[in-house]
Amino acid sequence: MEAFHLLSRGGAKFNKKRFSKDLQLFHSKSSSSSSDSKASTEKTLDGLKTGELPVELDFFKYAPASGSGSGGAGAGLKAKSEAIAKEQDDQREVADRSAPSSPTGKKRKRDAGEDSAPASAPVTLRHKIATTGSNVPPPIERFSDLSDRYRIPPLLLKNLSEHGYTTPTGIQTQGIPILLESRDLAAISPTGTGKTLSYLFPIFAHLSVPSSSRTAESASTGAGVRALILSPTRELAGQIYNESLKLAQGRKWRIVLYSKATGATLAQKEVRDKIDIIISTPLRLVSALKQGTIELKNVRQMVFDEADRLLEQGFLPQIEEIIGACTHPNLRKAVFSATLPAGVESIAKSFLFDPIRVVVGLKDAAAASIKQSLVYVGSESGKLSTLRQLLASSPPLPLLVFVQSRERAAELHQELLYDGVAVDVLHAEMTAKQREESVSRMRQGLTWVMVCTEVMARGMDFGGLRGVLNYDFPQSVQSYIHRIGRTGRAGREGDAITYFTDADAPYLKSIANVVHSSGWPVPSWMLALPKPSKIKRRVLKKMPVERKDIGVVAGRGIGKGDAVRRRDMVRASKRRKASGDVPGDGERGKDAKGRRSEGEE
DNA sequence: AAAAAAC
Repeated sequence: MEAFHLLSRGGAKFNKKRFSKDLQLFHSKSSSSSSDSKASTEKTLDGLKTGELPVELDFFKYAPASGSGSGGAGAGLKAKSEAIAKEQDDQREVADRSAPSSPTGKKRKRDAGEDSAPASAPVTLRHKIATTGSNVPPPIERFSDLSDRYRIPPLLLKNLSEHGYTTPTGIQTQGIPILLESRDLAAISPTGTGKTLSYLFPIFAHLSVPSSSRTAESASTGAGVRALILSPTRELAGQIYNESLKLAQGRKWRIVLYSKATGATLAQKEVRDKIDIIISTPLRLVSALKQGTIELKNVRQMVFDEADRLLEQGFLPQIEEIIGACTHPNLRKAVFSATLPAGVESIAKSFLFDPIRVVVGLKDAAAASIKQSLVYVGSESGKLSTLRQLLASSPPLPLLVFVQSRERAAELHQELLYDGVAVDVLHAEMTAKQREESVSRMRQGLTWVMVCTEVMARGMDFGGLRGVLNYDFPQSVQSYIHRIGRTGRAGREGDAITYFTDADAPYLKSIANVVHSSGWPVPSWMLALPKPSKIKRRVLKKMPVERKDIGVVAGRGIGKGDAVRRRDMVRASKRRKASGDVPGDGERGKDAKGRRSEGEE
């Protein structure tokens, strides 16, 4: 109720300049790299290798489906960390999931997800699939149905089952046939429901014979790249690449994860012409086009992952340039995302030909398996202490913490480092190498808390991730849905906590609506808030994560001691891992049903 | 509506 009064006044005012000195102390001092971490990312950099799966690929994925991070009260973070691994092993019954912040004890709705209809119901009903468009091919029931209807290389189905893909998800049942029939597609399916596989499988099925081993009989496919996948971030591109390697096992398809390094490797046309698939971020590809080091004339399949992001202002000109370079008459395009605002969808429709639109579940909805809660923290200064309390009690670990800017990510990372948390950071100001290592440490289970910016909000799949914290309030409903969608993937449970302050009032209502419509309790006054109008949003960018004037630990630089401490922390974390107490341990390789999860968007 | 990300 106190919150309501504060909120109805329209939020507190902040003096940004006041904190600029503190900010300078923090600025660009964050070094996330650790000499101890062995990032085995070289493989993914060399796109020309048809190589093996990175060792770490499946380490962190597929944690148990049941249970939460809540347990013994008052336990410190380290004790907690150790307890959690054990918990995950024998946890079958769902523990008390009411977090300290949970507004009420109301039971969650479980009918918003897939598979709520009886098993005998048609697939479209079971998965809540709605399609529009002409001549929509019927969905499949099982992956094996595909070979009855289409010519599928048997190797592909073998690779599917060998990587644990047993039953197609909703988007896969409908999306795969559509793409196999070479139709354009706009696919909207919640986070963690296997969108990546939905487009990768048809790409490989169409490729059939690798460019490098083409015979006269199959030479009609022409020379050069035949499939192109675009992603808004490097990390997601890398993840898609890793997923594609799963399907590519046993055949010499050449898949290129486009980077500066690969650009140089591809100087000769003969090398380039043997590429089958390119996975890239837009700008990287555009610069290659400008340098004339890549041709896209032979591309017949094009996928826009996180399409609504790719079609935002900043990316759009690059996207247009890339589409312009794909001149093959049989070019088919597909856009995929968990969210597709109407305005962006109409842009997509403008370059799709007679598209089929598939919506799984409700459009712009959060995944049903994520527990969502909104936590009032008063003002900016309340965030850090609330987070410290969370970390000291029963945090959902591993945890991804979203902040609004790179500066704030670096600061919060430092703060938590001082607290002795196995924390890491990822934002776009870091070098490519630092970013790779940060992701790698996360996948290896060396990191319990990753502080990050929006760069990690979409597509990333840390299968074992138990929680997402919106330390800074998300700037849009789409951002919220994608951020919290980093957890609760493939039907597993996840915890999403969102801090809000008085200053977040203008957009609280729209996020509260998402929480509410997902079946989670929300105070009625939140839903009754006025629509976001012209109330000015606070600029968080330069706001230090903690105000100096309220004491505790304010801005400090990094000293030698801190570096040592960091190394020790990683070592300790490794020891825990070695003794089997850390996520990333092989024991977590499967979920409660012993089944593996599907790929991702 | 706005920062972040894309090189």
